[in-house]
Amino acid sequence: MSDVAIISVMAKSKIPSPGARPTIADVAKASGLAPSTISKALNHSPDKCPLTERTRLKALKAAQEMGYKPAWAAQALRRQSTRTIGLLHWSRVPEASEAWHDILEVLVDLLHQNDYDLQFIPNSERLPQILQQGRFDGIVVAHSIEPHVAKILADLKLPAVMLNAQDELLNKANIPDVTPDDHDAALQLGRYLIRQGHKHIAYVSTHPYMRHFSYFQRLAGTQAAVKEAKLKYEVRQFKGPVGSWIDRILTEQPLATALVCYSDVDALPLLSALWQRGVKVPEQISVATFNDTPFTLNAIPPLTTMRIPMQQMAQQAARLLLEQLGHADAFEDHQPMPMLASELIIRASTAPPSHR
Amino acid sequence: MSDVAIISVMAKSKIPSPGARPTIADVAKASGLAPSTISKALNHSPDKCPLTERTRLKALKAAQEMGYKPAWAAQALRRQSTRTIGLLHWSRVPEASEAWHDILEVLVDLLHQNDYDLQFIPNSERLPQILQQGRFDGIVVAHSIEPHVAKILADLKLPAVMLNAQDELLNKANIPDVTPDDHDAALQLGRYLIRQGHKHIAYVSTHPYMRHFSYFQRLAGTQAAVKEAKLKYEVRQFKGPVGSWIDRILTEQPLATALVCYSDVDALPLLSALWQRGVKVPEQISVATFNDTPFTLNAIPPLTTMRIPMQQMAQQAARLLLEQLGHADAFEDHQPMPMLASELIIRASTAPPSHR
DNA sequence: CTGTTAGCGCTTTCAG
DNA sequence: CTGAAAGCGCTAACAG
Repeated sequence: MSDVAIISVMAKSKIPSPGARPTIADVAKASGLAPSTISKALNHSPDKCPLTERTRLKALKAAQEMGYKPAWAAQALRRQSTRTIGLLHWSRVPEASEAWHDILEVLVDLLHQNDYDLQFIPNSERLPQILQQGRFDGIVVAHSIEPHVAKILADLKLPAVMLNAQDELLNKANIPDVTPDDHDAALQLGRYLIRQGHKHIAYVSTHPYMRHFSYFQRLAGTQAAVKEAKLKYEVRQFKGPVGSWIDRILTEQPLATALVCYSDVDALPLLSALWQRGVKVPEQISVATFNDTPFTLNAIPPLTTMRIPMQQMAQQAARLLLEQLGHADAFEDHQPMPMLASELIIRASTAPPSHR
Repeated sequence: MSDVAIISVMAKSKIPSPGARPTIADVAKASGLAPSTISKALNHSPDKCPLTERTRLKALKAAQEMGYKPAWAAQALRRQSTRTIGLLHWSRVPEASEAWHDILEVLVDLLHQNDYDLQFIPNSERLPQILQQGRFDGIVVAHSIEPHVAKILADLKLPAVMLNAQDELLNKANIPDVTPDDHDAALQLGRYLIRQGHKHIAYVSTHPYMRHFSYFQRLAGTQAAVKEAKLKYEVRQFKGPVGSWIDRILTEQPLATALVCYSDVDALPLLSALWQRGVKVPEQISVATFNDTPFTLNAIPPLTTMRIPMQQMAQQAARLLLEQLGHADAFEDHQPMPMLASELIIRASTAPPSHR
């Protein structure tokens, strides 16, 4: 009997091989405590830990000394929760602009405060699989989502939020979205251009297949400004590679005197094409766009643009997600903030039209 | 006895709650097979599966029908491997340029071919923790790494590779790096400018704390070109916000006739500052940079630049990582390819200096 | 207050 | 060729 016991103990006490990470059992053994005690010390805040301060510190010290870090897969399996939020973005790589930096800064911080990590999930054929494996406790959909991915996400019934994205199917599945008032932003921009005396505004994008809701809302807002001013013309749309329409814009009567460009990165090839043709901005044609990023600031000439309250949107998104994850209290003290309006930033790319 | 057995069976046969994902046990029960059989069917390629074709298909069909997807945490725990590669990048958000798109495309594809997924790990205070939890089978360090993170990574003894990054500590830990020949690229660029007749070249960056090895190698390469041509001057360096040095560059004698700018995104504020001051590029001063991205193509004027073979570097990095992960065979047929040289792309931003 | 025990969902021996 | 059983590392319920 005692022999058996000894053998059993021996068998269990495998010395952790030098390279391998120590397990909670190793820490327990080293400290003379039980694994569950170590676990408690590690997982409860000092104030509501069901351990003696002495034991708690002893456990913590042992863990610290051995460089113990909980194995993530084991925790996830046991807790049935990965404490990780996945960030879905349209392409393999997050797009250059779209004020990514501002958004991420806020998102990561707020999630960390509630003990969640964030990871980017590059778009790929394997995205469906990845989503269905239970790797994420929640999802942030950034900017847009493909229909077949939306379908999967809807079926998953995972906490999720759309940030600057919209999708009917996901809305039906009670996944909230946070979107800027693009219509209003474009309306403001249109009003400003009309105040400047522009009689003909065109709406352009260098992206061939843009189906983002912002694209349409910014178009509609521009049209609304024209209508409001009782100007009698249709806002013409030009999209696709800039070379495919730029010459038409510069010759088709009545000549457009101002171009509203769908987005900041889109505007760079536009400015380049105008420059190549010797068309002066803003003397011969005004150009304005959306997103107040370094790209608009450093453009030649610096671009008049609408600043979208991206950080605030990110904050709101984090809140909506955390609420679904059961951290409603995380925001208890804050009032549900009204969405900030977009702000017009006037730079050198717009001016009253020349009267020729 | 038989009562006990029945109760035990009853207790185990919990019907999977409608929302919850089915487990392998559910699939087993539904198909009348054992969990291990389902597992085998799912995890072995058709040819070397130790099951009857009939059983295999039966298992697969049942899994398919119930929409079964293996729980990722359970697989990871059991296999002691997450089949996930983490991508470390310097800032929270991958930087705008640096040819990210090209790199990621290649990296994701090659990893997928070997059954690995890739996830971005945003930089944050929690990065050390995240790395130490065993969430990743391997790490790709992109562009640069902070010393304290390097220390952790080195201690981890995790398969890893540095892509366009260098770190002494990690090199000591036998972590390979893939870097372009920036010195040669800058040398080529410098030679071209000198051939154009430029007698005074300055090296500039709008980034205040740039410590990337490329920064120094491109500087050194530029200096080497000057030296090689037996021109008797030091290449002056200007760095930090463009406003802090641009006026000096335009007045300090001898006047620089060409600027080599550290990187594509850096060049945009530079061009803007020159434009603001009415300095014509290339008539009054030439500007050249590195990375053949849309930013250099759409700049005003379009920028002469060195194309860095990023895709090839990514391929090499994937290979070095997969080899460490024990997939040496994945590349068996390919020869170890020599690194492609950088390529000079001449655009409108450079011209022979005016003789004033 | 601490330790023992069970089991999260899966894969991999090992028996049959 | 298939099934039963063990156990990856952890935490939560329960006993002592």
